[in-house]
Amino acid sequence: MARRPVSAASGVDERLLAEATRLFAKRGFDRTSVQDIVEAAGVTKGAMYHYFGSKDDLLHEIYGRVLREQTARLEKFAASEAPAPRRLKAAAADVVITTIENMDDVKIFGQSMHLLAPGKQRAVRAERRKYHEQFRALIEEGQRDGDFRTDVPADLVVDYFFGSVHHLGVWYRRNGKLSPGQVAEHYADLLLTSLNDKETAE
Amino acid sequence: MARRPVSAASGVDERLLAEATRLFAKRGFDRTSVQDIVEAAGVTKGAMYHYFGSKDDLLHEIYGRVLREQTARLEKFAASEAPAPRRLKAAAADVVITTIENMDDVKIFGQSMHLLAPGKQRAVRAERRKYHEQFRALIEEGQRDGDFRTDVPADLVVDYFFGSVHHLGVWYRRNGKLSPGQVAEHYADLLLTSLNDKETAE
Amino acid sequence: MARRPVSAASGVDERLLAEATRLFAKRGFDRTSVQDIVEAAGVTKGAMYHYFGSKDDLLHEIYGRVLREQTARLEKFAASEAPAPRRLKAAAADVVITTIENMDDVKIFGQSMHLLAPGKQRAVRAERRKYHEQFRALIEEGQRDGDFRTDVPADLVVDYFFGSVHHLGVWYRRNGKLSPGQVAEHYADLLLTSLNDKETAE
Amino acid sequence: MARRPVSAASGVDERLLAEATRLFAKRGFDRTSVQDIVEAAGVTKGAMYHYFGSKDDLLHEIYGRVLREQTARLEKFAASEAPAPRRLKAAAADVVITTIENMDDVKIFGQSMHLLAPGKQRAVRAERRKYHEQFRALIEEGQRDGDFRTDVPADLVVDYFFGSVHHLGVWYRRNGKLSPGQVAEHYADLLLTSLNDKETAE
DNA sequence: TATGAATGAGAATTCATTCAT
DNA sequence: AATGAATGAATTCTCATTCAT
Repeated sequence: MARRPVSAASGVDERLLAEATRLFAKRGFDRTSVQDIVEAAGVTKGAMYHYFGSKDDLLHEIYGRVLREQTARLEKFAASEAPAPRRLKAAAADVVITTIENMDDVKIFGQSMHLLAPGKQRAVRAERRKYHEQFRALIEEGQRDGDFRTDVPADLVVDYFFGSVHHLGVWYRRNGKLSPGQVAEHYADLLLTSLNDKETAE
Repeated sequence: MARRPVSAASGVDERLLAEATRLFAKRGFDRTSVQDIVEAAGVTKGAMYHYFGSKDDLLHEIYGRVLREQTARLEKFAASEAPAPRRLKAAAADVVITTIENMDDVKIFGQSMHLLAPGKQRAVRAERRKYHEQFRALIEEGQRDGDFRTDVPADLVVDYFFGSVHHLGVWYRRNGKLSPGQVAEHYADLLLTSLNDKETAE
Repeated sequence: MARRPVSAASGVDERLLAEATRLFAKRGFDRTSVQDIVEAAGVTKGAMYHYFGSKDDLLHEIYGRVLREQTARLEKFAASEAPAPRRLKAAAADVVITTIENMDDVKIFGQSMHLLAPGKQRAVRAERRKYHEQFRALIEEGQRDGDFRTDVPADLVVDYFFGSVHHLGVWYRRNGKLSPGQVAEHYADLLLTSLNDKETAE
Repeated sequence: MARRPVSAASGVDERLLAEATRLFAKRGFDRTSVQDIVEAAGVTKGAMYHYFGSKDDLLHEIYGRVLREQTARLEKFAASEAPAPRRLKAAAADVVITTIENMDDVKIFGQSMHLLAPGKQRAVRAERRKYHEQFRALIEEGQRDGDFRTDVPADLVVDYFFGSVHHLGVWYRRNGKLSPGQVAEHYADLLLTSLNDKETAE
């Protein structure tokens, strides 16, 4: 029932995905009608149902892309030779930057994931969990190396940090006084500092 | 046009608000019909429209309550005699606990605020900004006193922390391995630690 | 079921009638809610239902007033001593002026009479017929006296003229270039001229 | 937003328009529900909203047709070679006949135009003004030629006459004693006579 | 690959009226 | 004489999806 894009190059599906992303972020999933999307993409409803099995499919596909890309980026940072704290900081800063650069995707995550059909929701959650686990592994590595405090659970820290990151969509304004790079630096710094060993610190 | 409950004791409006909160959190605002709400509350649609001008009004009223309560709590903590870091930590831990205890409200905030009519959305945002500012004032006080680092903007820290707090609704499970108190302690600790002055610390 | 105003002096019923007239003319009967009327009059719904049995009653009462007044005026003109053409012309001019002065009533007649309950509609029609008949009698008198042509049925002329009069509500603007008196003079003149005997005229 | 019938031949839109006309004339616009219309036309509500953007659109389209047809007819009469009075009389008689033959349309005009959305109302008024202006031009031509009196403004005469014409919907009964042709002859005659030059006449 | 007509279920909201007080 | 809470039926309109072409 859920047909997949036949080819990534056909253009029509790309346009549909792009417009859907924009509209979902702007008005919310339920407030965006299939009609709105196809009009914005300049195609007909029939065409959309040719490429995507349903409106839900569209949302699911948007999530899929974002997660695939994020995971790929994180893997690059995690694989470097540097010590854990340095790798973690770089990865954290990077995730902030990419989040800001793909704000629409992030907004959709926060506002619409709960609207996905249960099955697809589970799939997305599982994917995201894998992503979080890679991040957690970095923290745990730092804890084992004695670089990070151990009195706070690594996965709680991950949730703590990603909460902040997702929240960027709520407060960050492109034309505000902080550049994406500055926010990334502050966020990564706050994360690293909060992992400082207290014994050492005092 | 938007009629308000005349008295908090009439019962019908209370019941409507309670059921609406529960359902909005569970299914999302757009997926919850007025029919669902009135059925759950055991009243007729007409009665609902007697007390609330619209479905939006219901959501707005829910936000209003939460914000009024949160602001009241924060004021208590901010007013104590203790030094800023202690007051901040207590307030931070408290906000985590109350967030967990009122998870439905918090979920609704994250998922549905963008669905409010623009005017009401502005009103809620303004109210929340006032709340954030009280929090920021505490951090700035600590910075002035030399207790906190000053190389990170206080309002960025506030957004960083409240991002984490709102995210609780996404990951925290009541029957998980961490009690609300433990999460609160960790969160407040991470916040305070991340504000440690580096010069002093290293 | 249909309670009548207890007293014409109580004030509340007067206010209700006045506001209802204004609103019915402005938005139409069906688009004006009982709520709108009572709010404009500064009373509650209960009060309105105390004085008037229904929304229909309100409309019916408005018609009643207009017709009573119009009939009274016409009787005065018809009863004078002057020859029929002069009396007709005076009556015609007067009906134009009063129509302009009570534009709201006239608009309501044109737009909402068909919305009355059938029984009440019949009653109003009967009343209006009586009014038209007085007018027709004037014309017939002129025809018998040899002042008016006889090759056109008097009642057709009455309908012809009152069509024009009711239409004033559609086109006449108070601040236009013609004063009510000028319009009245033209209308009465057109009526009288159109009744000129052709044989004599040519 | 307001989709228009793609083709006049599809049938469904024709049927909707015909039934809507019949029902609006009989019960009034506000008292006719979309449900009533689609049931009478034997289609579903969805189908109706496929062809017409709203109930208002339906009404607007009805007006559009009538005006287009009327204008076309008038142009034919105005273009003939005869002297102005003869052309005016023919046009006036024709408008009476077509009005009687399309009584439903005319009733709707009188009773429901004020219910149209302001924008559409303006559009219809503008169209009708153009129609009136053609009529007025005929009268002015007769005035210039010395065939008609000049002491009464031509546009007042137009409103005077069309008031009578619209009023036909209120009083004319098909099975009454006057045929449409007879009424048309009387009306046109009254109009022409009322334009007679008094000097000449007396 | 694409169209666009058609469906049918459900959405929020309005409203005249009643009635206990 | 007046209130205001409550009803319940009706109303317009939206929308994801299907299907013959």
